[in-house]
Order: sequence, then structure tokens, then C-alpha cells
Amino acid sequence: MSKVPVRAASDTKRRHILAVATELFLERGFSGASTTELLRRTGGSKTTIYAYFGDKAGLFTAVIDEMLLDSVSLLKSLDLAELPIRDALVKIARQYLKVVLSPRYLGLMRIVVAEVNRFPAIGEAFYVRGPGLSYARFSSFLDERTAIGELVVSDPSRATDLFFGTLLHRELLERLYGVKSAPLRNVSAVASAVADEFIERYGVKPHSSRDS
Amino acid sequence: MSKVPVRAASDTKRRHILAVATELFLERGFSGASTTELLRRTGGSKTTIYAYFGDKAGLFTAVIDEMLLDSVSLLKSLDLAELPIRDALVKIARQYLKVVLSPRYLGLMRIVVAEVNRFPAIGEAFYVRGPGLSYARFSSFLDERTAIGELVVSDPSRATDLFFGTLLHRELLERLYGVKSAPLRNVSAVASAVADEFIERYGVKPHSSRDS
DNA sequence: CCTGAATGATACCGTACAGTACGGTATCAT
DNA sequence: ATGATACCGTACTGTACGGTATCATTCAGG
Repeated sequence: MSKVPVRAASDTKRRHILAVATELFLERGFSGASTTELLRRTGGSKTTIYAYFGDKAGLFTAVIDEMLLDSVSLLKSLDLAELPIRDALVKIARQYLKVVLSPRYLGLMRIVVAEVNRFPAIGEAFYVRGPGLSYARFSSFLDERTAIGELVVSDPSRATDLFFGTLLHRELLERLYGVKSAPLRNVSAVASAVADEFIERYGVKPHSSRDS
Repeated sequence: MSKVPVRAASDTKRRHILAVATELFLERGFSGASTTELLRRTGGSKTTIYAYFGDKAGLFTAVIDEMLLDSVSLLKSLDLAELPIRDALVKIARQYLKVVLSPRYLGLMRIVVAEVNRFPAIGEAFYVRGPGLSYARFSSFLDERTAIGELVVSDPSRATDLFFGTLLHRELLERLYGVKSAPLRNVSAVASAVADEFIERYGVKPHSSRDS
């Protein structure tokens, strides 16, 4: 009974349903989106949808999982090893501005946050694999750069708060509330400014360097 | 038809419906909350509800309006005129930590953000009367304190981002995603730390060397 | 105590919902 | 050709929804 189809080598049908459902959930949220409307958009038969995803909640979590993977992968691929500190910070800042303030990410965040009561596991997964991971990674990045004498960071956690908070907080709120919708005009300028401020606060001071 | 009742001298009925509806919307969101369930909780008759609020959307906006007023009033009543800069910053920080990280505010934020697509005006109103107002007020506060020589803030907007971002960003995210739910243990310590950091960055330096 | 407004109780309307049943078709490997 | 699998189309179930209509009840003020 109701076995998940296996044939499609490239999973086309499943992927199609998932893509359309993603848009629908982004527009209407979990409760607001109906399987009937989904059917109207995908074409095909309800039976197929239920064969793949079990029920509405299963479809929802599948959608979130996929979007989460997409977003997270955009933030993981930063290669900073060879970059001097300022370039590294700018690169990080740019990437986060672009990803976090993108309509996609904002939409995902909206529905995840909205359904935290109904799907606590989704909220937690999102935080742990998203912002939580970012915080942790940035924190160790600061440790590394402190170890090699590029920075003086005694409290990486606070420094991380400062960096991401200054970078994203206001812009994120403005977009979450729909006051702004465009993905941010001057990404580069903001990224540079934040990086400079960060270095001014945590960079090694020229006249009192302890390493030769 | 459907005229708004006038009797209730103290508006008891309306306020009761509003209070119960508030909890319901906080639990389930707009689409997830049903008028029937509301009736189950309020007792009384559907007719009365519809007499007061017209329709479900009207009830929703009434609920949001009231909650917004409550939250905003908690942030407006700060009397800082006589306080030295550090005390003022600490007071601001404490108040924002308490209000913004409260379950009430977080719940409100969740449903407002969730329904930005359906009710754009609500999202905008929330931002303008909430965070937007806070940003503006803090910015002018910085101007004042700069004018009297307590601070050196050349770019109040960035300084504001730094203050609120460092103060709230991470804690807010953790709670929005349900990773933490408690309203924050050491409000005072965090507030002091953020105030100190802010002053270290923007306070007037005791002239000459800046070793610390 | 009467009257009219405020509220209650209940039945109802039309629609939409999530989810299922089932007959049938298209494709493909055997 | 045959059988398996994926999929379609449609009709359907039972429930819940937002909202209205009707009539009874309460209650405050003259």
C-alpha cells in the first residue's frame, strides 16, 4: 500500500512536485497552502503526491530539507585559508549578505519561524545547520587568526555576535517585515565597511605589535 | 446589519474575545487558527465575534494592533535624560533584552513575519513602530550624547547597527528558531558587557595613548 | 416593568480541506 | 504479449472551515 515509487532514475516527477510545492509553501505557509492548489499547479494526480511524500507534513519537511541544503551549501564553500584577514572577512561578509538577504532565504526563514510551534524539529535543524553552524565556524576562524597573530580576540563569541549582528541584524529585520524587498544594493561597500570596523576593533594595533 | 455593539461600558466582551484570540493566533498562526476553535474557548456565540470584528482578518489585525501597542509602549518609556552614558546604555540594553526576547514579543514577531505576504501593512506597521522607531530613537540619542561630548560617533547609523546587532541578533535567532525558549538568564551581565564594548569603541578616549 | 440593545444558541450554507479509492493509460523490460 | 511500475483522472469521504440567518435570552436604563 502506498509505496514510494522508485523508477524515475532522475526522480523528475518527485523533483517537480517538490519545486512547485516549495513555491507554494513560500507563498502561503504550511496551513495556507493546500494540496488541492498544489495539484492545480503541478498537474497530475493527488495519488502521486501522496505516494511520494506520505502526507502534507511529509511534503513540507521534504521541502524545507531541500531548501535548507541549498542555502547551507552556499555558506559552506568559503575557502579562506590563503586570504589575509581583511580579504577573508570581506569575503565572508559578502557571502552572508548575499545569501541571508536573498528572497529565497528570507522566505525559508519565514515559514520555518512561523511553524516552530508545529514543527519544532525543523526550527532546530534550521538553526543548527544554518546560523548555529555559521557562528561556530566563524568563532574558530577567529581563533585561528588570533593564533597566527592577525587578530586579538579574547572572546570569540562576543566578536562573532558583533560581526554578524552589525552585518545582518537591521537589514534582516527590514526584509523579514517586508519594509525592504530588494536583496541589498551595495553589498561590497557594506561588507568592506563591516570588515574594516571589525579589524579596527580586533585587529593587531600597528604600534604595539608583540610579534616582530 | 452587523453593527458594532456599544453597550459594554468597559468593553469586557470585546477585550475577552481579543485576549483569547491573541493566544490562539500565537499558537497556530493566522491560517491555522479557526473561528470555531476560538468559539470553543471564548464561549458565547459566533455572531458576537463577527459583530465586533467583521471577519477573521479584522480580528487578526485587531489582535496584532493591540499586541504591538503593548510591546511598543514597553520600549518607549525609557527616561534617559539624566543618566550618564554608560547607565543609559545599560538601561536601554536591559529593556530591549527583556522585551524583545520575551515569549510574547517573539510570538508576535513570528506571526507578523509569517503573514507578511498576506498582510504587508501589518509587517510594515510592526517594523516602523517597533525596530524602525528604536533605530531612529537610538540614533538621535547618540547624536545628543555626541553633541555634549560623551561620545564620538561619526556614523550613528552604523553605531546603532552595532549596538542592537551585538545585543540581540544571536539571542533573537536562537529563540525564533526555538533552540532556546527561556527569556535570557543574565540580562544584566549581557547588558553591561554590550554597553562597555560600545563605550570602548565610541566613548571619548582619555587623550594621548590608547593602551588598555 | 417595559423596551430595545447586546448576547447567546443553534442550525445552516457553500466551499474547501486532507486524504483515499479505483479504473485506466503509458512506458518499458522481459 | 505480458507483467510490472509509474502515473493520471476523477470521484469520493468525512470533516472543518468562514460566515450568515433565525430566534431566544439577558440585561440596562427610562
